[in-house]
Amino acid sequence: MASASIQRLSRGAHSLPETPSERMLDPTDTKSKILDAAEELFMEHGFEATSLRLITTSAGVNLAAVNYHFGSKDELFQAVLTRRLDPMNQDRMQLLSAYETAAAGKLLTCEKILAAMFIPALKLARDHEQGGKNFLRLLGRAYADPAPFIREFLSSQYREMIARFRAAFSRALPDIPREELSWRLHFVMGALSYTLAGADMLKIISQLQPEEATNDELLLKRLAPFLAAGLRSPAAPSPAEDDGHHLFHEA
Amino acid sequence: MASASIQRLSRGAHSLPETPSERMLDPTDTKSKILDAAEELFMEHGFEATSLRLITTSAGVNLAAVNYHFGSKDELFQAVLTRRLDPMNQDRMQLLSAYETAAAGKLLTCEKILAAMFIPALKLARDHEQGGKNFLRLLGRAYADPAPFIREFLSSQYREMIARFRAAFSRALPDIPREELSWRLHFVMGALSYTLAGADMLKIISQLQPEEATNDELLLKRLAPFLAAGLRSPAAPSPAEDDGHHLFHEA
DNA sequence: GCTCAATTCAAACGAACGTTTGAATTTATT
DNA sequence: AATAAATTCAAACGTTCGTTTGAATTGAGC
Repeated sequence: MASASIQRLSRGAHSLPETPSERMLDPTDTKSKILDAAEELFMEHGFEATSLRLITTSAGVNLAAVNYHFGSKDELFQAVLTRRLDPMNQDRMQLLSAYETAAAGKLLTCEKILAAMFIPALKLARDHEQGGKNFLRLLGRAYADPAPFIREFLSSQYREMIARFRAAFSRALPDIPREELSWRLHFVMGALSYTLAGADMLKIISQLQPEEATNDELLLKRLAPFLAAGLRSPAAPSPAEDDGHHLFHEA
Repeated sequence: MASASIQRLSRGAHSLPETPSERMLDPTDTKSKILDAAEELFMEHGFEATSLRLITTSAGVNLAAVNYHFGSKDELFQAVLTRRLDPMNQDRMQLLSAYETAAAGKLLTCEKILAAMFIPALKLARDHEQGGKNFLRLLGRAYADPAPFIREFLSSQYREMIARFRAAFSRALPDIPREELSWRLHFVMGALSYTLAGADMLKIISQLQPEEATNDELLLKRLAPFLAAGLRSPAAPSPAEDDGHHLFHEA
């Protein structure tokens, strides 16, 4: 373990900090070919079930290239996630700030704040003809993955964005207690990620035509009002003054 | 492959149909010990990352017992799911029927229908001191798993229950078009499964005290009103008469 | 054209995987 | 007690895994 880590530092280019303009956007270099193939295959089979041999064969590169450029399979997975997730969350925060300054002091509506969360996700699904939707499915799957390195990575990636949006919702919904709002934000994230990730389950439930079931824009346009109504609903009584049987009394 | 399948039929007890009262409830036999250990370990590490050696060692049985009693790792996973999922969905449908007959022809509220979905899940989380909550996390993880045999299994397990509840919501919300209701039912399932499965993400988002973040009953009592408000919200305009930019115009 | 670092390559490493086998053992039936 | 079926067991099967190695190849900078 330790010796492997020492060895790793003495070889390979995966830990060198790159300037943003260096070679990030060349889709023909080895690193990008690996990332593209890994994104598709991780999405299709999951992290554990996708072997480096499958990835490197699909990418047309040598097996050892993954460990050379990324260090390990774990670090490759993080690189796949961060390549799109980091810009998406940056976009979300910038869009929220733009809405706030455009409102000129007035309060934002829930729909507007939700739009700031959804539009960058939509852009991701639309822009990259092949990779975008794959990535959202991969992301939804990563949410439910118990591997510690995945959980810690997602936590660090989301912390700042979540804090910004919680503050925005808190201003938009001053009558909802802090704690209740935390729950509802969790529900929003759950419905969004599940919706973006689980196209298969959707077919089971809705029996919609395939071309409709895979239209992400239409999907989010129905999800946003649904969630906004939930966010605006009157706050439940606090746990202290609740006898615990208002809703869930047994039949 | 083919020979392995033939061999499997000639050996082992995993394919024999058992009468319900035979030995299903003996927690000390090999089959139950394997199921209990597998449930906990699949929940903790996921399907692919959990080895049969870890399961059998944890259960205190021989490695070959899994293939003898269940046939394969895949079939063991399905047995782990069906052991609790099938009774839970049966409970949901029975509870919904009980509410409907108790209503004596009157329409059920959304909250009542949601309660029929949530209470059996809550019972699962409460009754089995160690296994219940583990199982719900495992289930949430299975929702996002791309493995075909898992998707087909879940689809068959849920089809009947989903159809019953869609019909119930359709009666409770006569003004919501069929298609819109299918979307909303999908959102409900998403928020519920994500919420029950993703306690870790919840901690990231809400910064709640741990004892509150893991209180499933309190959680669902906040989720139900949130979802009911979304379900009752006015239906969005149909896609045909929507220019596609009411909500998602770029800033 | 030489040098040296960066990268690619074929090959192999040890470990862990799901599964199978045939004998040993337990359990049930006569 | 004898027989047959069901179950458990240690051991091994062949395969695949992530990773490492050291040599071959490439490509700038001098």
